Amino acid sequence: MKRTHNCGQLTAADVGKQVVLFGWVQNRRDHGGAVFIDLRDREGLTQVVFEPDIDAEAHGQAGALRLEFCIGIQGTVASRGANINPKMKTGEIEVRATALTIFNRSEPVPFPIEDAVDTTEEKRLAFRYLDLRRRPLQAMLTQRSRVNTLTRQYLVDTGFLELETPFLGRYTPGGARNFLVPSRTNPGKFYALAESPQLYKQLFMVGGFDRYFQIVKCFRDEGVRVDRQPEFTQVDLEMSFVAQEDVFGVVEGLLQKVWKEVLGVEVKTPFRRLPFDESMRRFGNDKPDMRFGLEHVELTQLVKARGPDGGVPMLWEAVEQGGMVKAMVLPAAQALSRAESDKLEEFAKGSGARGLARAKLGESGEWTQSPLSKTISAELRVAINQACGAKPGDLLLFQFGREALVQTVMANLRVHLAKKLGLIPEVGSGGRWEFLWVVDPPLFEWDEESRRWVAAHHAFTRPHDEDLPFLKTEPGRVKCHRYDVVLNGFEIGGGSIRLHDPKVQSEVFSALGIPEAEAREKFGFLLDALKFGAPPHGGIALGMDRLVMLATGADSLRDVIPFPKTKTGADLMTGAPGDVDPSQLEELHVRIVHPPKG
RNA sequence: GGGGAGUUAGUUCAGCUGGUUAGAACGCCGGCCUGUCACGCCGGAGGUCACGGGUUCAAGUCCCGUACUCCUCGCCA
Repeated sequence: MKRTHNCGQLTAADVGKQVVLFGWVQNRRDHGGAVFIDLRDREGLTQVVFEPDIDAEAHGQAGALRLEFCIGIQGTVASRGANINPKMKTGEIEVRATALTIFNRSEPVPFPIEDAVDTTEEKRLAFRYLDLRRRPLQAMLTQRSRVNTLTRQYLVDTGFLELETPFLGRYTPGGARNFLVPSRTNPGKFYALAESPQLYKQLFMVGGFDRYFQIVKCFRDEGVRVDRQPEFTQVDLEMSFVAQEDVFGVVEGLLQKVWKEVLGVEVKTPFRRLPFDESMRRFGNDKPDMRFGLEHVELTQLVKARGPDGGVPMLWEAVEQGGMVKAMVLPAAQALSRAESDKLEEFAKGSGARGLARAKLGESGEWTQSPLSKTISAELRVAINQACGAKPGDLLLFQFGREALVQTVMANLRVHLAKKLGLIPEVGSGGRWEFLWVVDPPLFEWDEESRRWVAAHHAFTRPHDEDLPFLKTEPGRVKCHRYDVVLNGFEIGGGSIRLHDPKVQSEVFSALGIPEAEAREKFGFLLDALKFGAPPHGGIALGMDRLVMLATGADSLRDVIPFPKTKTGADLMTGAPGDVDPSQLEELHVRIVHPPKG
């Protein structure tokens, strides 16, 4: 038997044809004298009928069929006459089977192979090969394949070369934690699995391959999340002789093409550009979801200007200690019940907040239901109302204290409220795709723990030329040519224009307090490379998994990765990571020290 | 690493205030059935109540611990 059609293909136009279909038994309805089978392959479902009058032998065998048997059938396409099933794509026809081959029987499956998930994630992952038979996963992985193909086509057509870089590299400090691989032939030494091809791709530029790309696995030993896996895929690219806008153009063109070909959606370019500072001020993070409002209002200066006279010791203390005060307005139309407000406070605490101060505006702008209302000066209250644009009936939500915490809590609160209040248009029903670039972030961040400036991204990002004088005097003021592309609240890619000038590079190292010798020890090969006529260059890496997750509407990265890992980094199907034989460890010159229990 | 939720038949779940032999549906096994498409009907098998302690005359149920899964914060240049 040779397959002639797939199970999603046959229509009324095929009636009378002799066909051969292969697939799995999705369902059986055995009437004794007539056996109906829904046969499934990755393209769809087709009803197959076995009757003694059609073929006695095939009918005899069909009684033994059970769910998920893998079979092949031969037969004639027939109209279902009055019995058409409008719910099925192939519902007008059926195949009247003249022969049946059972390729393989199936034991009862641990969960039903149906569109709707009705089992635990644990079981799905342990029997991933069965989970993959489900239609939604087949559809999402099919889309993923198309995105891959389109990406390659587009980048090759745009003059990029697809080049490969090593996974086994040298450990370099900073950034994400690496997976380490012991070297058998070099006792006591380790490779690091590449967290990204960052350094290599810059070396491609020095090597003269002025447009490089790669669809590549990256490895990071950090916490696993809904949108993070220990191994994931990037569309990585780098270009020589370019400015930021050139990189934007390539990425916008790519995303535009993918959205059009895969989703049939016209994405407008250029994308909106949002300065990092503005994003933090209005949304509390650098990956804002622009599909709804609920913007933040920063009140730090207002409170600071009035000093202790503002009348609210909690707020004054927050700013006095260098903290931040922010508010969000919940319009009267979206009023929350007391119980809902309390739940909101619980949510805020879940993000690390100590509490969630609230104030409801009365008819003349007075505050009620608020711990702040008792002592606040009328003057500060009016100023805050005005800054927030708050009207009677509106609810103000406050956070104050350490800046990073206020931002995190307020950013989470904004998204949480939007979901709760239904402010986010669902994709598919008039939904929106809000692409944007977040640009001009600071080059350095102040690290409280080590009491020094650290690279906000990496130490090879090019500062803005006009900020170069501040490298020595005010490092916090230096902005850089780094950019993130954001879609509906997810960072889907990030990159930068790199430093190619060794002189500026050494100034950056010195601002970071990294001595020349240490820089040489860690990044010597890159610093050397920059000395031999390195071209100006820059690039970006897109998170392929996130991209596909968003494009397919998947709830989790795990749904667009064929064989994902759990939160603890385990593969429940293979049992990785697993034990190894002591002799293997000996060969690797590695000894295990178990952590103390408890 | 912190916080939260969960774990009962192959699967999804129920199981009250601790009390006789832990139930249902689907699946599985056997039988019947020629127009079903969640086919129907009759019968049957199937349980270390995640694991380990404890309280009690008695624990699926209460307490402590462990494992695993998910959510969330930290972390993720």
